[in-house]
Amino acid sequence: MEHPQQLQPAIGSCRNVFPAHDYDLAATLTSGQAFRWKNAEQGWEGVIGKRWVLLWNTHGQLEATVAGPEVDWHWLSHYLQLDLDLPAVVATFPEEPPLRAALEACRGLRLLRQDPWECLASFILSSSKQICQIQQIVQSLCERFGEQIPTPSGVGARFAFPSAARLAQCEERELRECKMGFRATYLLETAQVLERREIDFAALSSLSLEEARAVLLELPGVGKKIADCVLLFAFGFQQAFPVDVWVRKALQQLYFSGRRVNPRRLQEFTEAHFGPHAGYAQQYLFHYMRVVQRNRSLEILDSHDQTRVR
DNA sequence: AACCAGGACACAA
DNA sequence: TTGTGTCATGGT
Repeated sequence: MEHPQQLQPAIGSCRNVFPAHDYDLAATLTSGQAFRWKNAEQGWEGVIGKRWVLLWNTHGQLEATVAGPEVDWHWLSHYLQLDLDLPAVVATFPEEPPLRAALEACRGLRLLRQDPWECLASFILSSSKQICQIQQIVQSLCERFGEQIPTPSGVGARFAFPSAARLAQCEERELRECKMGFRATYLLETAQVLERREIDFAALSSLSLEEARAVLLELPGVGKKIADCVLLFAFGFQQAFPVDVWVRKALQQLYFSGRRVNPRRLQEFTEAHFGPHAGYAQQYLFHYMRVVQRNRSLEILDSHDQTRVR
């Protein structure tokens, strides 16, 4: 068992507390927006930029431990978007049962503000992959090509997400060894485009949503869905509304009585219906669908157990 | 053992 | 414009 002393921050590490109401770390970190968080014994362990981070919830607060000394914690409150007024966001949502059900089921789910390159690269790897597989690919990519970062004693080696410059030097074969399959060419070419500075990646936030999306769509392996993920999760475009298979299912089921709807009509609907923070609504619908499905499969397992016991 | 996964793309018709 | 096959790999 754990010795009580091991629950204290290790030597050289640093800890801080943040007030945070309605902030559900588990929902936020498992909702398919970031892929580097693991549920450890003491909390959620991950990497933000070049920092190892441990996070956990404690009654209305949020606590963090990092590896080295830290005075300015702005990078963390920015990543977690601690200053966001969630009730104000929710207040802009339409008052209708399906969305309210999703909000109720996912109370405290938040959007993160991630590093643009890591977010872009991760979602290029996400296409037609399950979330747990994306996590594995990203981890493998970081371990092979990422810079090692400081960790507290006893934690083991951790690595930053590899830079575009580093990945641009890779052979396609090396990337495929991370099990990313056909996505390797997309990732490699996109890394090379950014490395050659053929698009102004950093300036996207000063553009309109449509302009910024058009720039991202130039990148190989980036279509509308992945572009919207990056715009929402990294650049903070609150109206970006990524539609993947889950969200499409949710929309069709909840708003179109189960009929299949083409992407253009779907986009027209979401733009008109969900308001200025549509992307937030999208994340609630996405997570809601997955939670419901998870519960269903648990019920099935449970019923099997009971029949076996009898 | 089929079927599907936070898709994009080239190519038909 | 809308539909279909392909890409690679692993989970359910």
